Amino acid sequence: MKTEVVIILKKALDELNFEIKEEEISKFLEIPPTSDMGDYAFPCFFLSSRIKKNPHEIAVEIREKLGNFSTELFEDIQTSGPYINFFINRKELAKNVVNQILTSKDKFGKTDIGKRKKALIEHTSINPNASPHVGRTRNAIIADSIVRIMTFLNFKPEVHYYVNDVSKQIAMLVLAKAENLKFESMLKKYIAISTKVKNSKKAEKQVFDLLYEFENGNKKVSGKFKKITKTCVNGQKKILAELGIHYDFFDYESKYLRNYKGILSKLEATKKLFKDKDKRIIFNLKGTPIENQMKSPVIVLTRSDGTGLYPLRDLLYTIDKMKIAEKNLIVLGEDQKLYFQQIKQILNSINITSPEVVHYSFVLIQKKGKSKKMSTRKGDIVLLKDFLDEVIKKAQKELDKRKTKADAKKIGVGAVKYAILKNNNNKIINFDLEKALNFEGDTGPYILYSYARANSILKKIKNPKNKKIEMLSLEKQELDLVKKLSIFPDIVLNSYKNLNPSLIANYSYQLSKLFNEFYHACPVIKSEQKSFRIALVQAFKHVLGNSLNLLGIDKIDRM
RNA sequence: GGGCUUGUAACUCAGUCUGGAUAGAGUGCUAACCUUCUAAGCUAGAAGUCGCAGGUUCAAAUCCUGCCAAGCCCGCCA
Repeated sequence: MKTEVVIILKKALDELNFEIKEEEISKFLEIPPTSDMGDYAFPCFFLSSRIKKNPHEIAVEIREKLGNFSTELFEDIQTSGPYINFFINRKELAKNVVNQILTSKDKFGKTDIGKRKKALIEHTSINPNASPHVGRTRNAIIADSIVRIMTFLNFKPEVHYYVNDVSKQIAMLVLAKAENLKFESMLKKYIAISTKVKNSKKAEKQVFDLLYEFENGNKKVSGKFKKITKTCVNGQKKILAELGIHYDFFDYESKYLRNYKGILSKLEATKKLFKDKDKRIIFNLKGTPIENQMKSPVIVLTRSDGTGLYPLRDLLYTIDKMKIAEKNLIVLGEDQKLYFQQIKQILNSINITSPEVVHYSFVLIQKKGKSKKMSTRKGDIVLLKDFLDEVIKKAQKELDKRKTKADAKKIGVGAVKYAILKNNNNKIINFDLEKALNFEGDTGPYILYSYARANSILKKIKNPKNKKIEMLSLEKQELDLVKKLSIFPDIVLNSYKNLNPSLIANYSYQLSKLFNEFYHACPVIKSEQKSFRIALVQAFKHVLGNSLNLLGIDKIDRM
């Protein structure tokens, strides 16, 4: 429809001797704030500087040149101040949009951007030392949605989870003899031991000794590291699986232990590697674009006892990842922004490209009226498991109240995911359990409820596959819903380009809201234009269903 | 001290990339609406120095500069 508007505008503007390209016209065309102002608007401000006339006069002149228009395409073309407002044939538009959706169904919005290219996405990668808290889960939820969006756009994603099994954190748990503990008990142990290590030089020395033994092949020590890691990874895997988040590969950091020679000699060749007085190996980042972000522009790669630090192994891991797929993605917390840039610069110095990175901000917790960062070490956290249990309990309570039977778990998980996904990635989330348990308004349950409503209407219809769509009139609520449905493909594309699922989350809410308004204003079953309204409800169900799929939220037919 | 991010209604956010018509939602608050396709809903109302100050522009929440506040990061954690 937009094309037609551009074409007739181009013709009129040519006649008035404005030299302007079609692409430019298309760029200037905007969608008016409300539909009673039309469906497209062309602002004439910018033309007034060219011919020194006020924009309103220009708008009137252009409108005259547009003359009589095809009533098949347009209902009306009006001027309003400096704007020319195009009212397209809305009934035709509505029929077209609905037909298109009912034809493509769950493929509506799909485009072949991925071209079946292999993509590698590394995400979650939580320290294997405890049950994940809500903050850490933000990574997994965002990333999982991105994976779904990329799959929808014909990428072939492969999901990797990097297990930091060579860490001081695990060493501390080894010191605390945690190897036979259950996953649920790990957190308490971890908090206790990290407090101890923090306050004791001797304990800290023991921790580093354990790392040294692990790195130098002590089988007994490495066995303990592996046992603790296994317990934790399995526990984390399980809870994330509850959210419907799965991984194709678990890559272990320990794989890269003692394999430092190759990378170090490559870095040596850049002449940026040096040893400091404590014999630590350090990479000099002076001269890189990020040098002014550090007090001293370096990154330390080994301890003085010769054991490797995390960045050294991360370099090896990243190099491996880059070999696997053409498209590479990593999802990291905002605290890793500089760190990731450092890795990127080191790799750049040996001509290796790095993954695209998605950063997200922290989830803060309310404590004594203040927002605080969640800290596993200090125990200031809301565990995902606890939160999930609460939410599911609440969902069940609501279901009992209504005496309906539905999947409380799906409602709960959907609520959690939506609460995370609706926020822009780099916005800090202030996590408030009470508010997170509210199921009214801009929430996951509201969206699921709208979906269930649509389904409930369709279930009552005997013959929903009436091919002929008849329409007598088009209510405002129907028009608004149709227009929102029609932009779904753009939303998906934008969400992919910005690697930002919140665009789809917000769209889902707005779409649901418009559906609920339609629901109240326009009865379907008793309507004289039943066929159109049924088709519209079906179209809504497809598009909202697609959105929910991309967010990783399970649909439910009843609630 | 430096870098990045954020600052929009009492609270939580959308809109900022790509400048345009009266700045939008939700929660909470005030009033209505369930013998009618699900009231986890709908309608109406009150509520805003778009952090502050300059600048660019016919036009700034949106672009530029400076400042303020919060969060994160800046040498042997990962």
